[in-house]
Amino acid sequence: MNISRGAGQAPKYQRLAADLRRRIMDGEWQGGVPLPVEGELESQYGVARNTVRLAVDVLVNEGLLVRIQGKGTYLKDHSVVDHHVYRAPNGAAPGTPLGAATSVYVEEAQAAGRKLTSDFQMLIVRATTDITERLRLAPGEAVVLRRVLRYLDGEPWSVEESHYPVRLAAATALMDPDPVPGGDEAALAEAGHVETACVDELCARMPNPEEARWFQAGPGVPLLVQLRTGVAQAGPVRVTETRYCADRNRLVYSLGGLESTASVGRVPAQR
Amino acid sequence: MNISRGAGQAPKYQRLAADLRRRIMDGEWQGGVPLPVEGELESQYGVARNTVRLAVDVLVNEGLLVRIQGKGTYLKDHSVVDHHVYRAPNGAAPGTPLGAATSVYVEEAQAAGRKLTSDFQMLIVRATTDITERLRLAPGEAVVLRRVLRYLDGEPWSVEESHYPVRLAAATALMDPDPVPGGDEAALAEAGHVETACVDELCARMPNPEEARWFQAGPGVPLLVQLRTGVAQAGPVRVTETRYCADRNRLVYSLGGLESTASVGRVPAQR
DNA sequence: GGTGATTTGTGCGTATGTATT
DNA sequence: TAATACATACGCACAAATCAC
Repeated sequence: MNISRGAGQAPKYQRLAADLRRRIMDGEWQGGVPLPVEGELESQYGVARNTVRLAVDVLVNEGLLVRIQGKGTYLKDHSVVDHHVYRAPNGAAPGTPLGAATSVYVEEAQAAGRKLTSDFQMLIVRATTDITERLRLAPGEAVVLRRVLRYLDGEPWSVEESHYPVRLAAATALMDPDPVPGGDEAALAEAGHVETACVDELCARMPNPEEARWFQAGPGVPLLVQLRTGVAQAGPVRVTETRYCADRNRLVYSLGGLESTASVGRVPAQR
Repeated sequence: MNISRGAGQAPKYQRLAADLRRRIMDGEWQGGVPLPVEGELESQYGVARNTVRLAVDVLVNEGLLVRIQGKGTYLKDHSVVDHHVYRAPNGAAPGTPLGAATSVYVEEAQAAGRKLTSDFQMLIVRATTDITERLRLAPGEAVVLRRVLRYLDGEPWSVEESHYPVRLAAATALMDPDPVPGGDEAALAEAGHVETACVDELCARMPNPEEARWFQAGPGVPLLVQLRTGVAQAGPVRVTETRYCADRNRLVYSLGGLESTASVGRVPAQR
C-alpha cells in the first residue's frame, strides 16, 4: 500500500490506521499472534516511528488493539458475559414485588460455571445531586451507601452502589456493615417499603482513571452504567448505580410475555 | 505544580493530565472559555509540546475535552437527551402487543420542543450472524433491512436498523422503499405476527471511523447500542439494532407498576 | 474579500527508560 | 545478561483551520 499523502488525502497516520484496520478485519494476526513490531511497520510503510504510533493509537482507542510493553501489540479479545438485569414478570398484577425478577445474575453466573465473588462496604455519605433528585432529598443530604464490588472468576466485573435515605434505612438491616441475607430489598420490604417498580437509566461513558485502574480497562473501553431508581407505593426508596466494563459485559432486558423469549439472544461474542 | 519525574513516579504526561483534570473539576475554564494554548501549558509546566499533547490526548479520550483546530481546547458540554425505550404496560395480560409501549420517543421529542427528522432506506442484504442467530435463520440468509437515520434539531441522533426475514416481509408493506405509516410493527401485525414480547441486549463500544463521522463524535465518545429482538407467538420476527451517541443520549426503561414511576429521573445532565 | 496572526494537526528525527523474553 | 519491543520525552518544521483586522 502506498500511503504518501497527496492533496485532499487523509493524513498518513489515519490512512495507515485504516490499512491496519482492514488487515485486522481480513483476519491477519488472529488470536495470540502479535502485530508486526513498530520498527517493522516503519519500514513496511516507509514512515517515522511517530506516525506508526499515532496510527496504532487510533486503533487502541477504538478498542481493537492492546499494547503490552516489552511484548508487542495484540488484538483484543471479546468474550462477553450476558447479564440479565430484568425479566418481566409474566402478566404480573400491579403491586407485585420486583425483587425476584431482578436477581437472576447469580444463578446465571453459577450455571455458566463461573465463580462469583464480591467485596462489600457500607458508608454514610453526602449524596450527589444525581441521587438526591431521584430520591427527592435535599441537596447534600446524607444517605446510606452500600457498595458491592463483584468479581467473576477473580476478575473485576461490576461496581454496584445502592443509596438509601437514612430515614428509611434507620432501624433496618441496611445499617449493618454487611450484606443483607436475602438481599437489600428484603430489608426494605420488612420495613414496609415493597419495591414494585423501577426506572432504569442507561448510559455509557469513558472511565475516569480510578475506574479504569479498578476495571483493568485500557483506553478504548467504555463503561456501561445502569442507574436504577427503585419505587415503592409511597415513592422512590433507593437508587442503585451499577457500572460495568463494556468490553466484557452486556445487559439484557426481557420484556413482555416471558414464555416466548427464553431462548432468544444466547450469543457469545460480537465484532 | 512540579511535575519533574522522580523515581517510582508516574510519567510526566500522566501527572500533567491529572493536574489538568483536577483544575477542570475545580471549575477553572467553565463554559465557553478555552484552556490555555499548548504553548502556554508548555511554559507553565516546563515540558515539551509533545508532552502537553500526550496529556491533553488522555483527557480527550476520556471525553472531558475537545480540541478544535485553529481555535483551541474546550470543555465538552454534556446535555443529555432521555430516550424512553420501554414503559411497562400496567398489569397487561400476556399476549398484549408491545407497540404502543415502545414508540414514546416521538411525542417526547416534540414535547421538548425539538425537531425530529429522519432519512429512510430499505435494502435487501445478507444478514450477519448476529441477526441470523436471533432470527433463527441460516447463516448468510437474505433479510429485509429497513434503516432509519434520525436527527434531532438537524443533528445526527440515532441509527436504527430493523431486520426482517424475507419470508415474513414478503407481500407486506415492509417491502416498500418507504416508512410504513403506523410503524413497521403494524405491517407485521397485519401479516399475523403480533409482537408481544422482546429481548433487549445493551452494550457500549467505541465507534468505528464511519460511525464516528456520521455521529460527529470525536474520540472519547462511545456508542450505546440496543439490540432488540421482537418476538411473536411463533417466535422471533425482527431484530432492531439502534445505535446512539452516548454523550448525548440516555436510554430509559420504566419497569413494573407504571403509575408510581412517572416523575422519576427527570434530570438533565451529569458529571 | 484578503492577509496575517494564532492555534491545533501532522510528520520527522533522536535519545533514553522500562518491561519482557 | 543481552536483545527486543513498547513508553516517554525532547526538539523542529510545516500544514490547516480559525479569527481579527
